[in-house]
Amino acid sequence: MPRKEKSFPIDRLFRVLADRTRLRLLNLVADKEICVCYFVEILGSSQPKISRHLAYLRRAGIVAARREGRWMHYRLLAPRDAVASSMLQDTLARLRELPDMRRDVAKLDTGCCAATSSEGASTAPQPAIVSISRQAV
Amino acid sequence: MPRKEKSFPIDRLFRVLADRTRLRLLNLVADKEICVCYFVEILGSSQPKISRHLAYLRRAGIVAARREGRWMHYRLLAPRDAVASSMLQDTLARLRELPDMRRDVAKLDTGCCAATSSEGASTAPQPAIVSISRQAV
DNA sequence: GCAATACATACGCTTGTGCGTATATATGAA
DNA sequence: TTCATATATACGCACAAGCGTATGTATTGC
Repeated sequence: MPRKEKSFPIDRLFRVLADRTRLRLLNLVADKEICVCYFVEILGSSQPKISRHLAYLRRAGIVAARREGRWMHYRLLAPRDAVASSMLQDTLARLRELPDMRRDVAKLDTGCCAATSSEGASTAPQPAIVSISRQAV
Repeated sequence: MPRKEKSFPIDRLFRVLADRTRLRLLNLVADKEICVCYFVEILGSSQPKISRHLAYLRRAGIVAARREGRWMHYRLLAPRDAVASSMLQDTLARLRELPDMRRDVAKLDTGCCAATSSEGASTAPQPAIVSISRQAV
């Protein structure tokens, strides 16, 4: 059964995108599933701030969360609405052109909170490359 | 001399786009220079509301106004910022896919306030097809 | 000048948004 | 159970946004 069959008015999508923090988060999850601690470290914002924006994106149906032990992993989700989905893809492509956004991704590749783990690998949340999921219809 | 050399943060562009009224206005001026009275008639909103949103778009450097007698004509203006400009073009292209937006344009073609003019043609503001202007550097 | 038209702006109000701070919840470890 | 870690949410505040209504301004015609 579909979770929320609400349509996605295009102006609502733009409201979602109308915040620099959210744009940076979206740019980061664009091709990888990412742990919250990464977002916090890379953006350099407070944890509640990041968490609130992630909740916003979740409610908008643009990202999905998956728990893994203590960590929460976020991934991109294509909105059911076709135009909104295309618009989002356009946006993510354009974001990649911006220096700030590239810088964020670069930081991600150098590794952050995962690198601080001194013990075995399975304890640290590794970002995983994922294909963009379609929302359950 | 350049008018305003401010950069155009991408989140600001999205704030501009995060309103249905403004999206409808932008969709209408996308390929024609249009008179305010047309906007008012087609959107069915109050004149001050339309005017305020047009002022918003003007301040954002996305549209430009030209006075012709009693009438004000608005036309699209490409933001100086390259990414913002591309983003805007993407958006306008996507908007054309939406039924509501098509409907607005259709109304425009049937003619509105101009059709009420009983006298000579030069009195009535005719929408003009224009190529998208680059902002003065 | 005066009136009418076309549009812009000011004012006051309500609602939404983003944030810091504090606190709650969930999981794993001891 | 108790504590620490990772994340989410609640609360209160400051500020921005959108709107209706009223008024201001520019232009034309008489």
